[in-house]
Amino acid sequence: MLKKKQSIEHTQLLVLSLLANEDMYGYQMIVELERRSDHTFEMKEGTLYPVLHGLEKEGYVEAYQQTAPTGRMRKYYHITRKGGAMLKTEAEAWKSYSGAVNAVLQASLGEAFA
Amino acid sequence: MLKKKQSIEHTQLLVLSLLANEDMYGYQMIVELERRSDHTFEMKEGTLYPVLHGLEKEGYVEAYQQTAPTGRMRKYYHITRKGGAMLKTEAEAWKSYSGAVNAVLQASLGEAFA
DNA sequence: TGACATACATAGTAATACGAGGTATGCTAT
DNA sequence: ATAGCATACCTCGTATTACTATGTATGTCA
Repeated sequence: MLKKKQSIEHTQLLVLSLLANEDMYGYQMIVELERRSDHTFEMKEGTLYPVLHGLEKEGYVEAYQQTAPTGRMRKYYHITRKGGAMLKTEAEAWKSYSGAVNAVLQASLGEAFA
Repeated sequence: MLKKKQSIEHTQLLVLSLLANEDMYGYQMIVELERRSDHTFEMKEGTLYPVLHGLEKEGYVEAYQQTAPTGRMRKYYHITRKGGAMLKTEAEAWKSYSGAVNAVLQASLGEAFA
């Protein structure tokens, strides 16, 4: 529906933004996303892992294995320079998109839509 | 990814909001949506018409034919009471959803995300 | 009279996310 | 000790959503 086909991929945007400041592993992202969104998002593993593999394949993130203090293996993801640029683009697209939705709602619902 | 499966259907939300104040016909919605969103949205006919038919089937809108001053037939859509309730619900869901995305982006991008 | 905007519609396809299931390890309470 | 739970990874099939492409038809204007 957008001019550019699917420039808004919410899962990608959210995942990349999570990795903006620190490397994370999959399970951590799910927990962290739920926390930061005040329990609005409950990303499913069936959604996250294919997206992570896709991002890695496209060069937006890099993965490395690391053993946790608990002894368990974890697969950490690190955002690349290319991924950082992508994040910036996607964040702009989101601002544009959400702004447009709000403009339409505002026009229709007026005051009722605060 | 949301708690409730797919409660955010953007096209439905936008279409219902367009009909909140006045009856409209399909083509008009496409033009009007583009105008109100400052050219961000270009809804395609292949997207809109199936959605309209679905909304009608579910009782959220009612359709009636009317001949335009130009002599052409137009199919107008009118939002029902049920559709109004749905719109309210969807608008709330959108606010929750977009707020959560912004919260996540804010947490990650900080000042950079204005 | 030919091009363009208007106005409806559907079939096939691509993308996205989810549900369901599978494997395996470490911790904790009984 | 062991059963249950949280942690931690993964894939396959499916449902949903929206797009592309296409088709039909009418009114207007150069």
